[in-house]
Amino acid sequence: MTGRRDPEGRRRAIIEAACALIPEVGVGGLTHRAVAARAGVPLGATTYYFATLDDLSRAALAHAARSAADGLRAWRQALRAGDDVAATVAALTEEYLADRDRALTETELYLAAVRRPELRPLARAWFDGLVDLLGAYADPGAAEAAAFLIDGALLRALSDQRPLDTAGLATALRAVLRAGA
Amino acid sequence: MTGRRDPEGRRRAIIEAACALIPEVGVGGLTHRAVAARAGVPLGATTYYFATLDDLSRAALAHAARSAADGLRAWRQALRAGDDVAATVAALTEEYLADRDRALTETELYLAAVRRPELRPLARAWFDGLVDLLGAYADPGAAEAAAFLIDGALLRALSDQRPLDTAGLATALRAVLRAGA
DNA sequence: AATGTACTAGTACGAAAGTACAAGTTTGCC
DNA sequence: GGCAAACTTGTACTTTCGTACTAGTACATT
Repeated sequence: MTGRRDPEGRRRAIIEAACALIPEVGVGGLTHRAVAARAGVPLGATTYYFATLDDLSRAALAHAARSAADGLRAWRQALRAGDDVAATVAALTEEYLADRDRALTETELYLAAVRRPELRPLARAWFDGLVDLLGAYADPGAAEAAAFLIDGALLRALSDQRPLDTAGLATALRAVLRAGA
Repeated sequence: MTGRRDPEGRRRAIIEAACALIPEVGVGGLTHRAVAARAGVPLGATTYYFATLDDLSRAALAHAARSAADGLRAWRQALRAGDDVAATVAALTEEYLADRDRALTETELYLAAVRRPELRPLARAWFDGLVDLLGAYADPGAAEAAAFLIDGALLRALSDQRPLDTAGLATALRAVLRAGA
Protein backbone atom coordinates (compact mmCIF):
# COMPACT_ATOMS: atom_id res chain seq x y z
CA MET A 1 0.00 0.00 0.00
CA THR A 2 2.89 2.28 0.62
CA GLY A 3 3.87 2.72 -2.98
CA ARG A 4 7.51 3.34 -3.76
CA ARG A 5 9.83 4.41 -1.01
CA ASP A 6 11.93 7.50 -1.25
CA PRO A 7 13.29 8.67 2.10
CA GLU A 8 15.43 11.43 0.64
CA GLY A 9 12.55 12.72 -1.41
CA ARG A 10 10.25 12.63 1.54
CA ARG A 11 12.63 14.52 3.71
CA ARG A 12 12.93 17.14 1.02
CA ALA A 13 9.18 17.30 0.54
CA ILE A 14 8.74 17.95 4.24
CA ILE A 15 11.36 20.67 4.23
CA GLU A 16 9.85 22.29 1.19
CA ALA A 17 6.40 22.17 2.70
CA ALA A 18 7.76 23.86 5.81
CA CYS A 19 9.44 26.51 3.66
CA ALA A 20 6.18 27.15 1.87
CA LEU A 21 4.36 27.45 5.16
CA ILE A 22 6.74 29.83 6.90
CA PRO A 23 5.76 32.87 4.83
CA GLU A 24 2.13 32.10 5.55
CA VAL A 25 2.17 31.45 9.26
CA GLY A 26 5.63 32.45 10.43
CA VAL A 27 8.30 30.26 11.95
CA GLY A 28 6.45 30.17 15.23
CA GLY A 29 3.24 29.19 13.51
CA LEU A 30 4.66 25.96 12.13
CA THR A 31 3.08 22.73 13.36
CA HIS A 32 3.88 19.14 12.59
CA ARG A 33 0.35 18.67 11.39
CA ALA A 34 0.26 21.61 9.03
CA VAL A 35 3.60 20.65 7.51
CA ALA A 36 2.52 17.05 7.09
CA ALA A 37 -0.72 18.08 5.42
CA ARG A 38 1.07 20.46 3.07
CA ALA A 39 3.66 17.86 2.18
CA GLY A 40 1.03 15.21 1.67
CA VAL A 41 2.57 12.83 4.19
CA PRO A 42 1.11 11.38 7.36
CA LEU A 43 1.78 13.05 10.66
CA GLY A 44 4.15 10.34 11.76
CA ALA A 45 6.47 11.09 8.87
CA THR A 46 7.37 14.56 10.09
CA THR A 47 8.24 13.29 13.54
CA TYR A 48 10.16 10.39 12.09
CA TYR A 49 12.43 12.63 10.03
CA PHE A 50 12.64 15.46 12.52
CA ALA A 51 12.73 14.58 16.17
CA THR A 52 11.28 17.89 17.32
CA LEU A 53 9.56 20.86 15.80
CA ASP A 54 12.69 22.89 16.33
CA ASP A 55 14.64 20.43 14.23
CA LEU A 56 12.09 20.78 11.49
CA SER A 57 12.06 24.56 11.45
CA ARG A 58 15.83 24.63 11.66
CA ALA A 59 16.12 22.39 8.64
CA ALA A 60 13.63 24.49 6.71
CA LEU A 61 15.38 27.74 7.60
CA ALA A 62 18.74 26.24 6.70
CA HIS A 63 17.36 25.24 3.33
CA ALA A 64 15.97 28.72 2.75
CA ALA A 65 19.16 30.40 3.88
CA ARG A 66 21.28 28.25 1.60
CA SER A 67 19.02 28.94 -1.33
CA ALA A 68 19.12 32.67 -0.70
CA ALA A 69 22.88 32.70 -0.36
CA ASP A 70 23.19 30.63 -3.51
CA GLY A 71 21.27 33.32 -5.32
CA LEU A 72 24.20 35.64 -4.73
CA ARG A 73 26.13 33.78 -7.40
CA ALA A 74 23.84 35.35 -9.97
CA TRP A 75 24.52 38.72 -8.41
CA ARG A 76 28.24 38.20 -8.83
CA GLN A 77 27.83 37.42 -12.49
CA ALA A 78 25.49 40.33 -13.13
CA LEU A 79 27.91 42.68 -11.42
CA ARG A 80 30.76 41.46 -13.56
CA ALA A 81 28.67 42.05 -16.67
CA GLY A 82 27.14 45.42 -15.82
CA ASP A 83 29.06 48.68 -15.66
CA ASP A 84 26.94 50.59 -13.16
CA VAL A 85 27.34 48.75 -9.87
CA ALA A 86 24.72 50.74 -7.95
CA ALA A 87 22.05 50.40 -10.62
CA THR A 88 22.78 46.72 -11.07
CA VAL A 89 22.53 46.02 -7.34
CA ALA A 90 19.29 47.98 -7.12
CA ALA A 91 17.84 45.96 -9.98
CA LEU A 92 18.98 42.72 -8.40
CA THR A 93 17.40 43.74 -5.12
CA GLU A 94 14.11 44.32 -6.86
CA GLU A 95 14.45 40.95 -8.51
CA TYR A 96 15.19 39.33 -5.16
CA LEU A 97 12.06 40.88 -3.75
CA ALA A 98 9.97 39.44 -6.57
CA ASP A 99 10.19 36.09 -4.80
CA ARG A 100 8.35 37.52 -1.86
CA ASP A 101 8.13 34.28 0.04
CA ARG A 102 11.85 33.74 -0.01
CA ALA A 103 12.54 37.29 1.11
CA LEU A 104 9.98 36.97 3.85
CA THR A 105 11.45 33.70 5.05
CA GLU A 106 14.86 35.31 5.24
CA THR A 107 13.42 38.03 7.46
CA GLU A 108 11.66 35.45 9.60
CA LEU A 109 15.05 33.85 9.98
CA TYR A 110 16.60 37.11 11.15
CA LEU A 111 14.04 37.42 13.89
CA ALA A 112 14.05 33.76 14.83
CA ALA A 113 17.81 33.95 15.33
CA VAL A 114 17.29 36.51 18.06
CA ARG A 115 15.81 33.87 20.33
CA ARG A 116 17.62 30.86 18.92
CA PRO A 117 21.36 31.38 18.86
CA GLU A 118 21.97 28.23 16.85
CA LEU A 119 20.28 29.98 13.92
CA ARG A 120 22.60 32.93 14.00
CA PRO A 121 25.13 31.61 11.48
CA LEU A 122 22.28 30.93 9.09
CA ALA A 123 20.91 34.40 9.61
CA ARG A 124 24.28 35.87 8.75
CA ALA A 125 24.87 33.92 5.56
CA TRP A 126 22.94 36.18 3.19
CA PHE A 127 24.21 39.39 4.72
CA ASP A 128 27.81 38.26 4.88
CA GLY A 129 27.64 37.04 1.33
CA LEU A 130 26.31 40.38 0.25
CA VAL A 131 29.06 42.30 2.02
CA ASP A 132 31.66 39.99 0.59
CA LEU A 133 30.27 40.53 -2.87
CA LEU A 134 30.14 44.29 -2.61
CA GLY A 135 33.62 44.30 -1.13
CA ALA A 136 34.94 43.91 -4.66
CA TYR A 137 33.59 47.33 -5.55
CA ALA A 138 34.08 49.35 -2.39
CA ASP A 139 35.94 49.35 0.87
CA PRO A 140 34.59 47.09 3.62
CA GLY A 141 32.77 49.80 5.53
CA ALA A 142 31.00 51.02 2.42
CA ALA A 143 30.09 47.49 1.43
CA GLU A 144 28.55 46.87 4.82
CA ALA A 145 26.63 50.13 4.66
CA ALA A 146 25.30 49.19 1.23
CA ALA A 147 24.11 45.89 2.65
CA PHE A 148 22.35 47.71 5.49
CA LEU A 149 20.68 49.88 2.88
CA ILE A 150 19.51 46.88 0.90
CA ASP A 151 18.20 45.03 3.91
CA GLY A 152 16.47 48.11 5.23
CA ALA A 153 14.77 48.73 1.91
CA LEU A 154 13.74 45.08 1.66
CA LEU A 155 12.31 45.05 5.16
CA ARG A 156 10.26 48.15 4.44
CA ALA A 157 9.00 46.81 1.12
CA LEU A 158 7.98 43.56 2.77
CA SER A 159 6.30 45.10 5.76
CA ASP A 160 4.49 47.80 3.81
CA GLN A 161 3.74 45.61 0.84
CA ARG A 162 4.87 48.47 -1.35
CA PRO A 163 7.10 48.23 -4.39
CA LEU A 164 10.75 49.14 -4.17
CA ASP A 165 11.89 52.55 -5.36
CA THR A 166 14.65 51.12 -7.49
CA ALA A 167 15.93 54.43 -8.81
CA GLY A 168 16.08 55.93 -5.35
CA LEU A 169 17.86 52.89 -4.02
CA ALA A 170 20.41 53.08 -6.83
CA THR A 171 21.12 56.71 -6.00
CA ALA A 172 21.63 55.91 -2.34
CA LEU A 173 23.79 52.90 -3.14
CA ARG A 174 25.95 55.02 -5.38
CA ALA A 175 26.46 57.55 -2.62
CA VAL A 176 27.33 54.92 -0.04
CA LEU A 177 29.63 52.92 -2.24
CA ARG A 178 31.58 56.02 -3.20
CA ALA A 179 32.23 56.98 0.40
CA GLY A 180 35.57 56.07 1.90
CA ALA A 181 35.86 54.16 5.16
CA MET B 1 -11.24 40.30 48.79
CA THR B 2 -10.66 42.08 45.55
CA GLY B 3 -8.82 45.00 47.02
CA ARG B 4 -9.05 48.36 45.35
CA ARG B 5 -10.36 48.58 41.82
CA ASP B 6 -8.46 50.29 39.05
CA PRO B 7 -9.70 49.30 35.62
CA GLU B 8 -7.46 51.73 33.75
CA GLY B 9 -4.44 50.61 35.67
CA ARG B 10 -5.26 47.00 35.09
CA ARG B 11 -5.67 47.49 31.42
CA ARG B 12 -2.33 49.22 31.31
CA ALA B 13 -0.69 46.52 33.42
CA ILE B 14 -1.91 43.90 30.99
CA ILE B 15 -0.62 45.85 28.00
CA GLU B 16 2.72 46.41 29.65
CA ALA B 17 3.01 42.75 30.54
CA ALA B 18 2.32 41.87 26.93
CA CYS B 19 4.96 44.36 25.79
CA ALA B 20 7.46 42.82 28.15
CA LEU B 21 6.63 39.38 26.86
CA ILE B 22 6.86 40.08 23.14
CA PRO B 23 10.64 40.40 23.07
CA GLU B 24 10.88 37.11 24.94
CA VAL B 25 8.46 34.95 23.04
CA GLY B 26 7.51 36.92 19.96
CA VAL B 27 4.11 38.26 19.00
CA GLY B 28 2.97 34.81 17.97
CA GLY B 29 4.12 33.36 21.24
CA LEU B 30 1.81 35.48 23.35
CA THR B 31 -0.85 33.65 25.35
CA HIS B 32 -3.56 34.94 27.61
CA ARG B 33 -2.16 32.90 30.41
CA ALA B 34 1.40 34.11 30.11
CA VAL B 35 0.30 37.72 29.94
CA ALA B 36 -2.00 37.31 32.91
CA ALA B 37 0.75 35.69 34.96
CA ARG B 38 3.23 38.41 34.06
CA ALA B 39 0.75 41.13 34.86
CA GLY B 40 -0.23 39.48 38.13
CA VAL B 41 -3.90 39.31 37.24
CA PRO B 42 -6.19 36.32 36.93
CA LEU B 43 -6.75 34.77 33.52
CA GLY B 44 -10.26 36.13 33.34
CA ALA B 45 -8.96 39.68 33.44
CA THR B 46 -7.12 39.47 30.13
CA THR B 47 -10.17 38.16 28.35
CA TYR B 48 -12.37 40.71 30.03
CA TYR B 49 -10.31 43.64 28.79
CA PHE B 50 -9.40 42.15 25.44
CA ALA B 51 -11.98 40.08 23.68
CA THR B 52 -9.45 38.05 21.72
CA LEU B 53 -5.74 37.45 21.73
CA ASP B 54 -5.44 39.48 18.56
CA ASP B 55 -6.97 42.43 20.34
CA LEU B 56 -4.47 42.05 23.10
CA SER B 57 -1.43 41.83 20.86
CA ARG B 58 -2.71 44.72 18.78
CA ALA B 59 -3.07 46.90 21.84
CA ALA B 60 0.41 45.97 23.01
CA LEU B 61 1.96 46.64 19.61
CA ALA B 62 0.11 49.94 19.36
CA HIS B 63 1.49 50.93 22.73
CA ALA B 64 5.00 49.99 21.69
CA ALA B 65 4.69 51.76 18.36
CA ARG B 66 3.45 54.93 19.97
CA SER B 67 6.23 54.87 22.51
CA ALA B 68 8.85 54.38 19.81
CA ALA B 69 7.44 57.15 17.66
CA ASP B 70 7.30 59.40 20.69
CA GLY B 71 10.99 58.84 21.14
CA LEU B 72 11.55 60.68 17.91
CA ARG B 73 10.80 63.94 19.67
CA ALA B 74 14.11 63.58 21.44
CA TRP B 75 15.76 63.00 18.09
CA ARG B 76 14.33 66.23 16.79
CA GLN B 77 15.72 68.16 19.71
CA ALA B 78 19.13 66.54 19.51
CA LEU B 79 19.32 67.30 15.82
CA ARG B 80 18.50 70.92 16.42
CA ALA B 81 21.23 71.09 19.03
CA GLY B 82 23.99 69.20 17.23
CA ASP B 83 25.86 70.47 14.20
CA ASP B 84 26.81 67.17 12.56
CA VAL B 85 23.53 65.59 11.46
CA ALA B 86 25.01 62.25 10.41
CA ALA B 87 27.00 61.77 13.61
CA THR B 88 24.06 62.81 15.75
CA VAL B 89 21.69 60.41 14.02
CA ALA B 90 24.22 57.58 14.34
CA ALA B 91 24.55 58.27 18.05
CA LEU B 92 20.79 58.40 18.46
CA THR B 93 20.46 55.11 16.65
CA GLU B 94 22.90 53.51 19.04
CA GLU B 95 20.95 54.96 21.92
CA TYR B 96 17.72 53.62 20.49
CA LEU B 97 19.28 50.19 20.26
CA ALA B 98 20.25 50.32 23.92
CA ASP B 99 16.63 49.59 24.77
CA ARG B 100 16.88 46.27 23.05
CA ASP B 101 13.41 45.12 23.94
CA ARG B 102 11.77 48.13 22.42
CA ALA B 103 13.80 47.81 19.22
CA LEU B 104 12.99 44.14 19.04
CA THR B 105 9.29 44.75 19.55
CA GLU B 106 9.34 47.27 16.73
CA THR B 107 10.85 44.64 14.45
CA GLU B 108 8.31 42.08 15.59
CA LEU B 109 5.70 44.62 14.61
CA TYR B 110 7.18 44.96 11.14
CA LEU B 111 6.90 41.26 10.57
CA ALA B 112 3.51 40.90 12.20
CA ALA B 113 2.15 43.57 9.88
CA VAL B 114 2.97 41.38 6.91
CA ARG B 115 0.21 38.98 7.87
CA ARG B 116 -2.06 41.43 9.65
CA PRO B 117 -2.87 44.40 7.45
CA GLU B 118 -4.54 46.26 10.28
CA LEU B 119 -1.11 46.59 11.90
CA ARG B 120 0.43 48.23 8.87
CA PRO B 121 -0.19 51.84 9.94
CA LEU B 122 1.45 51.05 13.26
CA ALA B 123 4.38 49.46 11.53
CA ARG B 124 4.87 52.58 9.45
CA ALA B 125 4.73 55.08 12.29
CA TRP B 126 8.36 54.86 13.34
CA PHE B 127 9.74 54.78 9.82
CA ASP B 128 7.55 57.61 8.57
CA GLY B 129 8.43 59.69 11.57
CA LEU B 130 12.09 59.10 10.90
CA VAL B 131 11.79 60.09 7.25
CA ASP B 132 9.82 63.17 8.19
CA LEU B 133 12.47 64.12 10.70
CA LEU B 134 15.36 63.67 8.32
CA GLY B 135 13.45 65.53 5.63
CA ALA B 136 14.49 68.73 7.36
CA TYR B 137 18.12 68.02 6.53
CA ALA B 138 17.97 66.37 3.11
CA ASP B 139 15.67 65.88 0.19
CA PRO B 140 12.91 63.26 0.57
CA GLY B 141 14.73 60.52 -1.34
CA ALA B 142 17.86 60.94 0.72
CA ALA B 143 15.86 61.00 3.94
CA GLU B 144 14.16 57.75 3.04
CA ALA B 145 17.47 56.16 2.12
CA ALA B 146 18.92 57.23 5.44
CA ALA B 147 15.97 55.61 7.20
CA PHE B 148 16.59 52.40 5.26
CA LEU B 149 20.17 52.52 6.37
CA ILE B 150 19.19 52.98 10.01
CA ASP B 151 16.63 50.20 9.96
CA GLY B 152 18.99 47.86 8.15
CA ALA B 153 21.73 48.51 10.66
CA LEU B 154 19.32 48.03 13.55
CA LEU B 155 17.99 44.78 12.15
CA ARG B 156 21.50 43.43 11.77
CA ALA B 157 22.54 44.50 15.23
CA LEU B 158 19.46 42.87 16.72
CA SER B 159 19.75 39.64 14.81
CA ASP B 160 23.47 39.25 15.29
CA GLN B 161 23.49 40.57 18.81
CA ARG B 162 26.49 42.63 17.84
CA PRO B 163 27.11 46.27 18.72
CA LEU B 164 26.49 48.97 16.18
CA ASP B 165 29.43 50.40 14.26
CA THR B 166 28.45 53.97 15.02
CA ALA B 167 31.31 55.60 13.18
CA GLY B 168 30.70 53.53 10.06
CA LEU B 169 27.01 54.31 10.20
CA ALA B 170 27.75 58.02 10.50
CA THR B 171 29.96 57.89 7.44
CA ALA B 172 27.30 56.13 5.42
CA LEU B 173 24.60 58.48 6.64
CA ARG B 174 26.69 61.46 5.64
CA ALA B 175 27.12 60.04 2.15
CA VAL B 176 23.44 59.31 1.73
CA LEU B 177 22.19 62.59 3.12
CA ARG B 178 24.49 64.54 0.83
CA ALA B 179 23.22 62.80 -2.28
CA GLY B 180 20.63 64.60 -4.40
CA ALA B 181 17.33 62.99 -5.39
C1' DA C 1 -30.41 52.70 51.15
C1' DA C 2 -31.30 50.43 46.83
C1' DT C 3 -30.15 49.11 42.52
C1' DG C 4 -28.01 48.32 38.18
C1' DT C 5 -23.65 48.42 35.92
C1' DA C 6 -18.87 47.49 35.77
C1' DC C 7 -15.54 44.66 37.27
C1' DT C 8 -13.38 40.34 39.56
C1' DA C 9 -11.95 35.64 39.72
C1' DG C 10 -12.13 30.97 39.40
C1' DT C 11 -13.48 27.20 36.64
C1' DA C 12 -14.84 24.53 32.63
C1' DC C 13 -14.86 22.91 27.91
C1' DG C 14 -13.62 21.78 23.31
C1' DA C 15 -9.88 22.17 20.05
C1' DA C 16 -5.33 21.69 18.80
C1' DA C 17 -0.85 20.85 19.78
C1' DG C 18 3.91 17.89 20.46
C1' DT C 19 5.43 13.68 20.91
C1' DA C 20 5.41 8.64 21.62
C1' DC C 21 4.44 4.28 20.05
C1' DA C 22 3.02 -0.23 18.12
C1' DA C 23 2.15 -2.88 14.27
C1' DG C 24 2.98 -3.53 9.69
C1' DT C 25 5.70 -3.08 5.18
C1' DT C 26 9.52 -2.53 2.20
C1' DT C 27 14.36 -3.06 1.20
C1' DG C 28 19.09 -4.53 1.06
C1' DC C 29 22.05 -8.27 2.25
C1' DC C 30 23.43 -13.05 3.27
C1' DG D 1 14.31 -17.63 1.27
C1' DG D 2 15.33 -15.44 5.60
C1' DC D 3 16.46 -11.54 8.44
C1' DA D 4 17.58 -7.13 10.35
C1' DA D 5 17.23 -2.42 9.62
C1' DA D 6 14.84 1.33 7.73
C1' DC D 7 10.68 3.29 6.83
C1' DT D 8 5.36 3.84 6.99
C1' DT D 9 1.15 4.89 9.15
C1' DG D 10 -2.50 5.55 12.22
C1' DT D 11 -3.58 6.27 16.76
C1' DA D 12 -3.25 7.58 21.52
C1' DC D 13 -1.72 10.30 25.48
C1' DT D 14 -0.90 14.51 27.80
C1' DT D 15 -0.51 19.32 27.88
C1' DT D 16 -1.81 23.78 26.76
C1' DC D 17 -4.48 26.84 24.61
C1' DG D 18 -8.54 30.39 23.57
C1' DT D 19 -12.62 31.47 25.06
C1' DA D 20 -16.96 31.22 27.60
C1' DC D 21 -19.35 31.45 31.72
C1' DT D 22 -21.06 31.83 36.50
C1' DA D 23 -21.25 33.66 40.83
C1' DG D 24 -20.02 37.15 43.33
C1' DT D 25 -18.15 42.07 44.68
C1' DA D 26 -17.53 47.09 44.45
C1' DC D 27 -19.17 51.45 42.98
C1' DA D 28 -21.91 55.25 41.10
C1' DT D 29 -26.30 57.17 40.72
C1' DT D 30 -30.49 58.02 42.48
